[in-house]
Amino acid sequence: MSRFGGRVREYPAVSIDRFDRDNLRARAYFLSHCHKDHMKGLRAPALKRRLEGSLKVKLYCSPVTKELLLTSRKYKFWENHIVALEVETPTQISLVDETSGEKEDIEVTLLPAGHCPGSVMFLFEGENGTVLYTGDFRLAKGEAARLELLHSGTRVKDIQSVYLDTTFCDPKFYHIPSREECLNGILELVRSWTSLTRYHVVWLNCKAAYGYEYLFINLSEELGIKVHVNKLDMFRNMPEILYHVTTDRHTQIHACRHPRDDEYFRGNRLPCGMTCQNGTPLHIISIKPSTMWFGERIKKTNVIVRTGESTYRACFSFHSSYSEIKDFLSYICPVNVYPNVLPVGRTEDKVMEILKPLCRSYRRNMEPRYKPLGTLKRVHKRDLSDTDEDDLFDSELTSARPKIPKQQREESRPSSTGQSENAEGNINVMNVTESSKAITTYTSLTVDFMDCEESNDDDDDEDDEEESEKNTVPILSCEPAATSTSNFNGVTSDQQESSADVPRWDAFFKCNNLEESSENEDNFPSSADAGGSQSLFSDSDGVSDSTHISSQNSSQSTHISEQGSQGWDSQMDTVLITSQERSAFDFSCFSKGGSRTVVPVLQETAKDSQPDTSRRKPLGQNRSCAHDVACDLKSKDSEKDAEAGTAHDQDVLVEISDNSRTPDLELRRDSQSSSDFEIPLTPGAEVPQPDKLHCLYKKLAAGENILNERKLS
DNA sequence: GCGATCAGTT
DNA sequence: CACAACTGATCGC
Repeated sequence: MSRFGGRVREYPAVSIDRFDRDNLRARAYFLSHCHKDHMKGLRAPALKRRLEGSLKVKLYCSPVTKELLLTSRKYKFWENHIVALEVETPTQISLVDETSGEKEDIEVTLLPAGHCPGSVMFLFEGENGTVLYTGDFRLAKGEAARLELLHSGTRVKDIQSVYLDTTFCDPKFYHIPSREECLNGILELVRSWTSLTRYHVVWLNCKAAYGYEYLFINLSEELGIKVHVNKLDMFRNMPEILYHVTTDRHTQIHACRHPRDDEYFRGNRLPCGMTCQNGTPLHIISIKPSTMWFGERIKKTNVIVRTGESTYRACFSFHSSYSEIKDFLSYICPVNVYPNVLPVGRTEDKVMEILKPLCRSYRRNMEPRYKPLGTLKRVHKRDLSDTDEDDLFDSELTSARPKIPKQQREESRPSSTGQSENAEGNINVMNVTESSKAITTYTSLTVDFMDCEESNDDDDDEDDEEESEKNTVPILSCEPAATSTSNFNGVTSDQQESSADVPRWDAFFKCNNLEESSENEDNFPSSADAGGSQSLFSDSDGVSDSTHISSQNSSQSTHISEQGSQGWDSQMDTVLITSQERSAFDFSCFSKGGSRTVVPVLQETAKDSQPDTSRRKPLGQNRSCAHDVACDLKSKDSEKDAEAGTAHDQDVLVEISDNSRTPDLELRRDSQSSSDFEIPLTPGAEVPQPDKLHCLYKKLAAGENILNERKLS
């Protein structure tokens, strides 16, 4: 919860995300996003009175935030005082004191924050230096590098102070599964359930807050099922959301709410009142998005936890994890940093102890040969068909890539998008260098690459950055997410797909002849401070420690923390296996000590990803292996699922051959794996041919440079 | 009666 | 072990 007082030291004439007390005298207001704890005082009579007596006082925010705010009539009085600023468009603002006439100019730039629809960070530039107020944010590792306007030329701007969202700035929140992982985990669970019969419905037990929209969009796009919500008028001008939500209760996915919805649910009733359809009772499961985090040494990410017979928790976070925060801050490397939030149980001093070392003054002292991070992170550009970047997060940055000149981005920008429509993606495998560190953060495919180069991980900041210069790996480009026109800079919908017939680097590297391999999606810690070792093919993540989730306790606080040794291993009576885990399963069956698994990417586009039980690919030993393990693990409380056809992975694994309605989990597994990125080709770029790729891999394996003649700029 | 604040719930 | 909202009680204007 933000404890930021509203003002930054450098520019006290503006108030940000606080509108009470001293802030009543601000010359201008800024709202980073529409969550109540950032709107304190915004509808207070005192401020309302002030507006009435002034033509000059303005509230600056993103277009989406403006839209959301004005949808509520309680904020209507702001109507003539709100100025929507386009994201990533520097704007000059004159701060005039209405009584003295005193004036100060400041330039402000909104940067996408990835927290909720419309959420932004504010970058202020003026006489007192450059200041970044992050608001609440979630940016994956490496995403700061993609924020064009955080840079000047090829370097990060000289930033005096960062006012930082430190919600999870505590080592115990070291790792939070990526958005993609979480999304995919939820998707597969929902898919498996809803595809059983039309009477199998899912209730997404979401809080009343913005931020879940990209989940809704993703589910709707992938499954072709709109999400029932209580209200949608706030999205009336955001077609990319509006299309995926509905007020028609006759749908299989619900995110509606009711004051006593838990009670309803216990009575097999949805919050909207639905309990049966056509006389047939509904089979309802609830999925409660919750933040799950993992300690430093944990690599496995179980994004779904079964907490009861028909209740699940799914990993979902609006905020950056500890390692993401550190990555972000160390990239920015400001002179000063000020935490906006004190994580529970932590003192400001403690938080500062963590943050200070990432700031410049400290680094200067400690590292005489300091090199600007901006430069270090710079990458040899892309000849790669790095598609369009513009999605950059307007919502969700999907891939970590150092900043790339805008010009180029424009060139490669698809003419129209709509994050939502991008169903046809391809993975472009290119020969290009990329920061290995950045890659780590993302999905399976990237992780595969990562394995190869970071087999001896111990990555600390420096190493990482240097490696990023020398490592040459295939790179994935990413799909445009929110479009520039979409006006929706907080949401994204990634769908993915990959082309299956290119040789896979991981496969090549490992000389692994697996017919079926599974992709490893773990986003294991790889941050600058990981300090830990992620060995490439470590044994550390055997089946047992990553595959099982305790569920017998339906305690409400089901968060999984894995810092200690009391990890999963001790919780064998588990229930659910997530898609990622399935991969681990598969792999561990025939690859001793391998933590990275390789899965042939299934050709499955988002478009054809409708539940389809007829599609099934050969599973080979993979399957029986998974089957065995699954049998062993079969949970005691899964009878219902068995009867229902099951939403539980192990059940599905067990029953897969005899239940025609059972969603094809193997298929889905692949689908997930392959769908972490959806990447349209950059115009003009070519996907390397298999033989060429093979050749590249060979060189890579030999440590040769594959950057060919292209300029690295 | 409204709003601010706090504690407790979800 | 969170977050963000909501509820209800209390207090003050």
